[in-house]
Amino acid sequence: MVAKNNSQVQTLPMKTAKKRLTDKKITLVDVANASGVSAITVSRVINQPEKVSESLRIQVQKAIDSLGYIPNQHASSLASSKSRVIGVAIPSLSNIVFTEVLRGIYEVMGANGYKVLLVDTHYSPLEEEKMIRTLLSQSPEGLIITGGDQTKACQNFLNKARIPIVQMMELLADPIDMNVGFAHGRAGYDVVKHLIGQGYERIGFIGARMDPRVQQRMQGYKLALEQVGKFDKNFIVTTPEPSSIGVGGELFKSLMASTNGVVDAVFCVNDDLALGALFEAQRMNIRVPQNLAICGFNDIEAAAYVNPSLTSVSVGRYEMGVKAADMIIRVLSDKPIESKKVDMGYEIRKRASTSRL
Amino acid sequence: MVAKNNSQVQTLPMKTAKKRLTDKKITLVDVANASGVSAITVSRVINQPEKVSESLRIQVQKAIDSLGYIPNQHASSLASSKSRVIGVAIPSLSNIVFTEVLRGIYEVMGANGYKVLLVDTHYSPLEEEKMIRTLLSQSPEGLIITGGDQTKACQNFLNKARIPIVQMMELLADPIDMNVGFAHGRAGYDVVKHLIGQGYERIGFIGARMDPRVQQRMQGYKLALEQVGKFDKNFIVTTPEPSSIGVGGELFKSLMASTNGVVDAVFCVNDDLALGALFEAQRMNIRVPQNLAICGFNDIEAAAYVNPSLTSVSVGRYEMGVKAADMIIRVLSDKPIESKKVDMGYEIRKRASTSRL
DNA sequence: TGTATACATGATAGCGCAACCATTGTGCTT
DNA sequence: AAGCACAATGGTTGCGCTATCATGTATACA
Repeated sequence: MVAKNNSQVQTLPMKTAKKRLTDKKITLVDVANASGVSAITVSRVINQPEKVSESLRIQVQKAIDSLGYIPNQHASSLASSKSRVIGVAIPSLSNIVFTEVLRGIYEVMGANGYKVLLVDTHYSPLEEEKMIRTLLSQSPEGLIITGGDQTKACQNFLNKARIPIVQMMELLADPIDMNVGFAHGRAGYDVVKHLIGQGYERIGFIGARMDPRVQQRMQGYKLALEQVGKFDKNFIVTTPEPSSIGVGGELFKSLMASTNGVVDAVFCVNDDLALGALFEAQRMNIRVPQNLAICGFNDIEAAAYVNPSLTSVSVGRYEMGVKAADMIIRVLSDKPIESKKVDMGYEIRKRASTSRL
Repeated sequence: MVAKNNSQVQTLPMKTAKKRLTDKKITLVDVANASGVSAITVSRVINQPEKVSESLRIQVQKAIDSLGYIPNQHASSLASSKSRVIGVAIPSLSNIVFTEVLRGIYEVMGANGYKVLLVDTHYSPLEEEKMIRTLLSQSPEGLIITGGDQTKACQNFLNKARIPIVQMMELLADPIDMNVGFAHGRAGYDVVKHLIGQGYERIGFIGARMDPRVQQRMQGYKLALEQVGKFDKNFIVTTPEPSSIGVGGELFKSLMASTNGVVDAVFCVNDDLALGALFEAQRMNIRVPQNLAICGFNDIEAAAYVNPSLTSVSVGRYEMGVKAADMIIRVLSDKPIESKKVDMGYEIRKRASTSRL
């Protein structure tokens, strides 16, 4: 048997025998040996270069480059309990809303030297719980998650985690830690007010997937109509399946069919549905906005360019991501944050599709 | 001074004093103590439960649950040199093309117990190099990256990495390891052939961002037109800025202006540009497809629903992500793969916007 | 009855790195 | 000339986990 205190040769047996050669991973110690310094100095060159004299620094850096040394983050994280990882949980990768928020998060996190570990919860609190477990096992230094409908168990983890957490997308009554979002209910309410203001009277609602935020928009819609005595539950058409342009068209057709076409305006909970409704209306030769108003939500780029242009609710998605990330970063670097709760607001972009006046 | 061989109390001084209590992280050893077994047995319960008797397993699991134990992946990875992480590098988060590929990757990786560490290279090989360094420092077990224009240094890393690597999106002459994609050049060529077949004669080209894949499509366009003696470089309008519907409209206007409107067909390198061109054409009262054909690329959902429906090139993005992930998984689990190079193909969806016949 | 064979569990030794503290050397003050 | 502060470097230890090997125990077979 080979003596086990020999750190160079060590375990040549079996496994290594098959495929070694240049195989052996380069470690801090290899770099230290190559450059004639101690391991800790190499570590400093990488993490706190200002603490090392220039001559040594250059010397070590040369060794790093020539050996192609890449630090092992797992060892580093274990030793320092700093992972430089931020966990992010979103309900869907295929929804442009979240990918734009993500862009904001990546921008800020990247600039601050943090990696992002992203998980997709598929709109399921149970899956979210599992995913957040996964995130936590990576000892993230912060967490950005979506909405407030976590499971009990999940909330427990999160409270124990003792790291900054941002719940984003919607405004929460009782956030776990920090919160960035906007008032979906009020936005829905305002949309309907706008439609009423334009003289539309029988306002339908089209919704898909029906996640908590979409539900809130629907409540706003309902409230606004009830206030003027014009709520009719038959004007609501929803489906649990994901949103898409195709689904928007289908729901629109079914709304028109079930109401015998008396509806003169439609509030779609997102722009995909709205575009679907609009394209379908065009095919049905319904004139928008003369005979039918269509309003979307999110204000994706197409809304401004389609003919007629589509009224929608603009929300700063990228900015929300930036804000969420920024709050985490500030907490991690002991900088003050103005508030634990941030309302990003929204703005109704009034365009041709709802302008009858 | 406190004796240092006491692992329970150990360092009460300073730091801990401020905020401990429930603070102390739960480790494998805590679970082991709580359930009266050794640490390694707890490890087995988590990683190879079939190796532990049922009674012990239940007993340990109970302790895990009641303590809310979450394993430390860094320690695990360090000890086992298995990270269960796959690195993914894409050029842009805001491009639907990549987010759909991502969806496929996440689906497969999630199902196989792998986490995905995602980085955004912003279409820059230099940034890509930096990002891939970051990925490698996490000791990923596999890597999925975009295209083939890595820097020399980056290729060096990758070759040294000794992990399965898939380069995706385009077909490469000399891939680093594995490759999944389709022939962009041929797709561009086929699009032009289709337009010619429909009787269009002066075919323009609109491109944005001009990444390598877009360039290949343009080469295909050029080749097809040269073959019939109808190539005119003045029919090409491009911009380095990112694609968008707005940019599509602008480029279309400028194409029409610079050619005095003689162009009777436009090949747009993606559907955003094509939609922009289409909406702009509508505003200019140009009849599509009678007086102008418009063809896009990628076949996003809107293409099929817009009026007139938009001809586009359909590529299995989700499927490409699935394929790439699957190849990695297969290699990691020593299953055979049919081939290191996979051509996903594409299909021209001929729709109203190019159908004059 | 003894020995081979599996199976279940435990003890020990690192994985690669950074925290912590110790040591050395340099220049400065008085 | 002695003392001190501080900057630059190194030695040791342990982060939390798993690979490896060792040990114990039950079952099988001759």
